[in-house]
Amino acid sequence: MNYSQQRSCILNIVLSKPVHPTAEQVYNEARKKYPRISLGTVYRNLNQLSEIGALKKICSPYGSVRFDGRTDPHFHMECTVCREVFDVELPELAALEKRISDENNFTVTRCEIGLQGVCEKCRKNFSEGIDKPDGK
Amino acid sequence: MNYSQQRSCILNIVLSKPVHPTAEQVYNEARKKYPRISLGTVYRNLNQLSEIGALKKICSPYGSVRFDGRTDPHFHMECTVCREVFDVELPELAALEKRISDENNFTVTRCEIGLQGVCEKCRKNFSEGIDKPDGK
DNA sequence: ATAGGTGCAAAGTCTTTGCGCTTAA
DNA sequence: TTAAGCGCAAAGACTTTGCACCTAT
Repeated sequence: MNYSQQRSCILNIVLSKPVHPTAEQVYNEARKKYPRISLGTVYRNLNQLSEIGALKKICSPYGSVRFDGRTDPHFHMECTVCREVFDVELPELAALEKRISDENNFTVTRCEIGLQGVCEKCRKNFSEGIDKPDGK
Repeated sequence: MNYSQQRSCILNIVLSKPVHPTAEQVYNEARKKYPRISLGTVYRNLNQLSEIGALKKICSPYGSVRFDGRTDPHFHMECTVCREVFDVELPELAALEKRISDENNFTVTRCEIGLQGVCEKCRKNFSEGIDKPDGK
């Protein structure tokens, strides 16, 4: 894989932000620097970068596809109000995975845990009667 | 929601099979009984039925969308060779969910765990040098 | 020089939706 | 009778891909 300005930009966007962006969000961010970049290029690079493991493609169990610069084991919580995605640490996962593997005679190669709910901020906003920050 | 022959047929297909079918598979199965049924009807009904909780829509963490007649808490393992989806029991999930909620100040409303790997049968086929059963 | 990357636009896949007809209650 | 559901076909959302031009090595 050769270097390219666009690919480098795309990777840096995903690595720098803690926001687990969608392809569209990466595209919008990348356009600030490369106004003529195409959505096709963004998808092509996100896929290539996830194939080599430079980033992770995460499919929320509730549908949406996002990209994550953190490649070490961890999981995600999606707030159904503001749609933000938060990281969750789950150190006992390795043991859990092993137990599942053993009990089911299944060789686990990948594991994703997806939680959905309401984040602290949004819950507080509701309880205090403030409009939710994001209309989506 | 009114009764309809097609909806009843669709629900029964999902309830009866342990295969976690895709919308397309439900459609093909339903056509055996209702040759003129449309894919739109299948999607409409699968969505409605999952909204009322008669079945569950499961989005694999690796992309594909499937439907599940089991609505009690359990999880899924997807074999990357034969693409079959197996159920996994995880009784300690409630405790895990609570811990995650508490530690992150996050009110968990849904939780999905998706595992990917190789099932016993496929692994055996490989180790014995037999062609894999499904070319997909 | 040339393999690999880009932008663009077209095409693909999966899913939803508008509409006129049909069916359940 | 009439609200709900169906089949059909068109449209939408998201993603991939073919191609002619450009860029890194």
